[in-house]
Amino acid sequence: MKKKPEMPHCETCGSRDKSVFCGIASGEIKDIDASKGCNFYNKGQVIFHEGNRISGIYCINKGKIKIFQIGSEGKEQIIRFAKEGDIIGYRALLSEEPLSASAATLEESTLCFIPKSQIFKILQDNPNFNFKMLKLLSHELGEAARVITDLAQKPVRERLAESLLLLKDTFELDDDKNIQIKLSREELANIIGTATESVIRLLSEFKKDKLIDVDGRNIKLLNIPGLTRTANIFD
Amino acid sequence: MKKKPEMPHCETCGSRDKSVFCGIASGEIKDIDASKGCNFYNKGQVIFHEGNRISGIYCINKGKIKIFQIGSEGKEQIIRFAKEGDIIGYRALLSEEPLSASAATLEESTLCFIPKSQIFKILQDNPNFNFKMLKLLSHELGEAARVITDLAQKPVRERLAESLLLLKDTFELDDDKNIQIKLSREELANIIGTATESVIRLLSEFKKDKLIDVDGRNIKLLNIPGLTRTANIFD
DNA sequence: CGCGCGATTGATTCGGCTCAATAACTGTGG
DNA sequence: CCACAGTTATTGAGCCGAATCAATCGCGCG
Repeated sequence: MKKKPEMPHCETCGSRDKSVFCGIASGEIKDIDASKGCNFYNKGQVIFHEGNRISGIYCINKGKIKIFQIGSEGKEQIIRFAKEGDIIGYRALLSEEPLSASAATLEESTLCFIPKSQIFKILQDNPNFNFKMLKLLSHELGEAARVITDLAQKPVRERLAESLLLLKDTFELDDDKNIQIKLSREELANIIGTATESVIRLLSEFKKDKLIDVDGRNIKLLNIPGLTRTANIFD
Repeated sequence: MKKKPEMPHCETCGSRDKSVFCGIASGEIKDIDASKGCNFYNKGQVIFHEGNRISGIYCINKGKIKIFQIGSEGKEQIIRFAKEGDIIGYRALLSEEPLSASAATLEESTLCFIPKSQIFKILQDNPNFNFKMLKLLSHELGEAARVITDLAQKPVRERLAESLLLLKDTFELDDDKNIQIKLSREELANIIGTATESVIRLLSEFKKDKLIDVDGRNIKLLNIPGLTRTANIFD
């Protein structure tokens, strides 16, 4: 399943300046380059598996990823998304715990793997990178708290509207206002913790209300203020 | 509301060796001691407020704390708990974002406040402390992910059983198997995202099933394996 | 003793899930 | 290029978990 693409180089990686590696000196970048591996993944491939140990982090050179857990009834719960320039697997690496979630590609993707030893070396030598990681983790923790409150308190309708806005912020809209990610109805349901049928019904209501337009897996955001109101967001 | 207690000293703080400060050299401990402040809080007092900025972290010398958000309908959502030896406020401090949650005491508590400058100094000088923070944050993030999946997928009955077990793990049982924390029915509801009436009904069912015993706010865990089963936990 | 908050119980309602049937779509091989 | 098989999406019906609403109770405290 894995093909060997042109090995991307960190030095020329287009997403480096948007990533946690943006402040790293060129010498260290060369070290990373020398120690890393790189792989191509087809759509839907699993990158790592909840419960396993991990021996490094993955840096997304290209592509889109979902991070998810499997609940006690075997149902997928999407925890977060990652895209070009993002890293995944760092939580388990840093806590030295088993992976709390799995990761799979949502489209064809190229990922670099940076081994643990290299990451820890940079953490030690580079206060700037270290601090970036602290910032990243604490930011994520804040996001998680907001998700918790929403899941606990908001009805499905509001959560779906909010998710669409979240997807917009993560993957952006194209010139035609389409969210730049194609998810199945089931995946949408697995973000907000509901049944696929509920997502389908609500999407068609949103469409009727002219908040969005739907064409297959393509979702166009027609009325963002309206969606924000529907999501019951006021800050 | 705030009284001035005996100022506790980090050097003799009983919970230091259980905390993130356990590996810190005695010279640095003296620095913390010199820069910190300390306050007594009555039960129910708010320590900090969601949305505000924070200029340091609080270290719990004594007492029990809830960290919570207010949802869009004004309802409290308890995100996590903290107790002796734990620190709070570090998420917002490290991410340099506004506080994502508020904190309030669940009983009389004594908290030390360590200013930002001191924390950042230790972070820079002490790789060990730095690494402890990375570990703490990434551990928390893993916990948060599990909470998200549970909230999204488990029915209220399972969530309540799971919460009781979580409270046991956090605050431990006394010799009589009572959970060492007294929460109102409403607070229990605000952990699991349900209505107080549902908590009440389920607690009395659990009691009928001999899983627990209830006496006012005192909850005794009679059958932990049974509760685990009720919570649908198998790992 | 009475006020007021928290706890309890019952009745009712409703959001959202499940189940079932059908339709649309995707990729595959002939 | 079309037929077929296997997904994925849609729609409808019915049910159920849990929320809401409404009393009542209990008790701690001034």
